[in-house]
Amino acid sequence: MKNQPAVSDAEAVVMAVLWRGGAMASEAVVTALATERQWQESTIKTLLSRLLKKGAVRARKQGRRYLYSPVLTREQWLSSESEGLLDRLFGGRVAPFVAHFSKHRKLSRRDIEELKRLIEELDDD
Amino acid sequence: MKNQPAVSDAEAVVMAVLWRGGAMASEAVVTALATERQWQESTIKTLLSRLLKKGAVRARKQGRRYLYSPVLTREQWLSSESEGLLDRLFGGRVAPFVAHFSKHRKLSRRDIEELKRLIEELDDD
DNA sequence: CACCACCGTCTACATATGTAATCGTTTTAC
DNA sequence: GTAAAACGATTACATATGTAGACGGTGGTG
Repeated sequence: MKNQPAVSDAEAVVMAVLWRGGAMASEAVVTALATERQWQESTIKTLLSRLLKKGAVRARKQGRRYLYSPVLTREQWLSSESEGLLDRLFGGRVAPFVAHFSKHRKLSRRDIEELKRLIEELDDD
Repeated sequence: MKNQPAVSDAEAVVMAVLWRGGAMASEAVVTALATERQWQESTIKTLLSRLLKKGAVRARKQGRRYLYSPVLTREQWLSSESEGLLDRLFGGRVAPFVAHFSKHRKLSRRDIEELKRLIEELDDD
């Protein structure tokens, strides 16, 4: 069994809809994406099929159609993508990643505040 | 002009050699990668060509051959990859990314120490 | 019951990528 | 000087991806 189903960018857009809305028919996905993407129905159907084949979503027959629901969770996806990047670029560690942003002054005031709070909480353990 | 040359995974391996070694002939790249990859010379030549076409490296003729050197810097690459991920997954912000790791207890003791130090330094500004 | 709308499936096609063999030209070694 | 070696350039080919049209079956409507 493949560890993580390797969801592509376009596929992730579809996953996002399912993560938000839970089980739904392809038509509902199409509707949900109508505004933010210029995709044809056909495109979305293809993406759903590919996600199904990859095992990232599941399809339960409901009458004449299918209800698609996510198998891969958003958290799992966030983890595999994030860890993948850290492994490839920063030796798998978080601190060097943050240090990179710090060095280039890409940390907003808000980021810094939130990071400070995070660290404090962790210290309390 | 394309903003960032979109370097692929395999291409990034070649870039890494150039970032370490500076300008070098393709043969030197092949030698450098001999241990860590099972790539044929031909493969490495192809990757160098593609990097050249993308503008990520430059080739200066030195006698009968070329010396390849990086145009895209490692820092630029780290930035575009990292920011790309943050944009796609975490609303472009660093703190939520770190929070994700924190939530899943993926921050090592060492990460936490380094993050703490980073934040302290930033506070001194 | 005939026909159309709807739905999933199949096919399509361009580009990117991973991986490599082959070609053509220029050197170099004998 | 002729053959072999070395190089970059060209061609190859499978898979993944983005994007979509065509096809086929089935259930609803008149």
